[in-house]
Amino acid sequence: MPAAADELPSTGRGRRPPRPSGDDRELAILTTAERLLAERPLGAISVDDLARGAGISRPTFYFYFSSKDAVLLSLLDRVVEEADTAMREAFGSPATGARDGWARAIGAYYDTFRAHRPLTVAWAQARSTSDEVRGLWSAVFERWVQQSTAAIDAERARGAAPAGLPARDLAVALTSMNERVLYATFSGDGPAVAEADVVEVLLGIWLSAVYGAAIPD
Amino acid sequence: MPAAADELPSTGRGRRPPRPSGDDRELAILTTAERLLAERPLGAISVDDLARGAGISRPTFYFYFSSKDAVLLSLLDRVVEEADTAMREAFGSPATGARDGWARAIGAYYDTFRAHRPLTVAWAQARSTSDEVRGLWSAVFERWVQQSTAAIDAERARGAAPAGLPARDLAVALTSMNERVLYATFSGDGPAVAEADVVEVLLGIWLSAVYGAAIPD
DNA sequence: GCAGTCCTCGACACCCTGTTGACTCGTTCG
DNA sequence: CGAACGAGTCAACAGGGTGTCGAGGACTGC
Repeated sequence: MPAAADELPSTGRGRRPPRPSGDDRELAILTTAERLLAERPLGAISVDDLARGAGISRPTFYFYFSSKDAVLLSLLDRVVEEADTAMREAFGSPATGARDGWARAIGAYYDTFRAHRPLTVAWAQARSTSDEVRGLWSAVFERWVQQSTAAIDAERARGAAPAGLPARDLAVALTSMNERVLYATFSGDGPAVAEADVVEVLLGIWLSAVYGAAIPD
Repeated sequence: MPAAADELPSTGRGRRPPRPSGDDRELAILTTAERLLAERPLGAISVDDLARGAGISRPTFYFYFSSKDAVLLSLLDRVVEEADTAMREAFGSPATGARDGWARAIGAYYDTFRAHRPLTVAWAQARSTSDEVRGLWSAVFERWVQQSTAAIDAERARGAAPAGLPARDLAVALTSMNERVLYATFSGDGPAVAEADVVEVLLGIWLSAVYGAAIPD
């Protein structure tokens, strides 16, 4: 439906751009992708679907994006930015207590990806098929692990948490858990934790893993 | 290279079966699949590759299997059986202590899937694209969760573990962690725990999550 | 030596991806 | 003003994958 754009003036009054220009099309592809992703998995969406949804032909699609994956990557860039910001805020702001600090971090992770549920699910799926998607996820994951590792080390340094398993190994395993559990909850396939309880469950496990014998608060 | 089979007598001496029969072909497809899976991901293997590897044409492949996924499923059935057996043994046999019991269970999981590393990796990937593969995994996962839930409840009943999060939620989250961490370790993409340490790390987290304040042994 | 079953594959119909080359249409600049 | 240019567009093509169909070939039992 490319007709709707006709009456929108680009700078002043009056109909002017009978042919919507570059950025519009690119945006149309992006929003089409997001819309379709909410309906069906990435593998069931063809380049043609994306092109038709954006009101252009398939070859024209390739003028804007080099592949279907490139569209996904473009969509994901925004989410990555959000996720990183949320993570930095969660780990950066002063916590009123240990439990509270971890709750904020896990909550940030949960909130960000829940806000982009279909995209998150597609992301996990495309990791199997695209090196770039996989790499992007690894980078996000790695940053999360680093923050967590640092936080665990800090707790140990101030005597709040006992020494035990290497902090990084703990962080990798627990972050993996977050990822997998949240994915199962969001995608709905297979056994999962109820969405209402998932943050509490994850938090409980993080706390017992990090603080071992002495769970504060 | 279908020529090599000619000199193999089927029951007695002398060359007899110039045309290898049904079961041979089916097996050849299966072993070809396993061999190729060790080299490249499932998505990079075509039905034609499988057929050629087994010395037959593509249409003939379809005489034996209805699709590439069906081959994978067939391969996975064996692994599922092994995994279930190992799991039942691990949970069924009397443990000398709490730590020991959980160590055995996690070790069984690890050993089984490590023994079929390429298949395990392919399994996780195919979950995104095939309902049947996904269902098969869900079933395995569910059985593991049920065993774990029962074991946690038993520990709580005998007073060894404190009440806390619902046992099933704990089991789902911790099993998810096992799955994800082991996958990362086996597939080698993204940050992972070193293979030598992975069981110890997972075990440590299970123990602190299940036993909370009082970690036995 | 005929019928039936198992097995095999050439040829086909489709669907999807990514590329090519010609074409349109505003804009810019001599 | 008109030639040249660049952004945008798409029909047509090339190539590779999947799954099916129908015409056989080869043993098996009768």
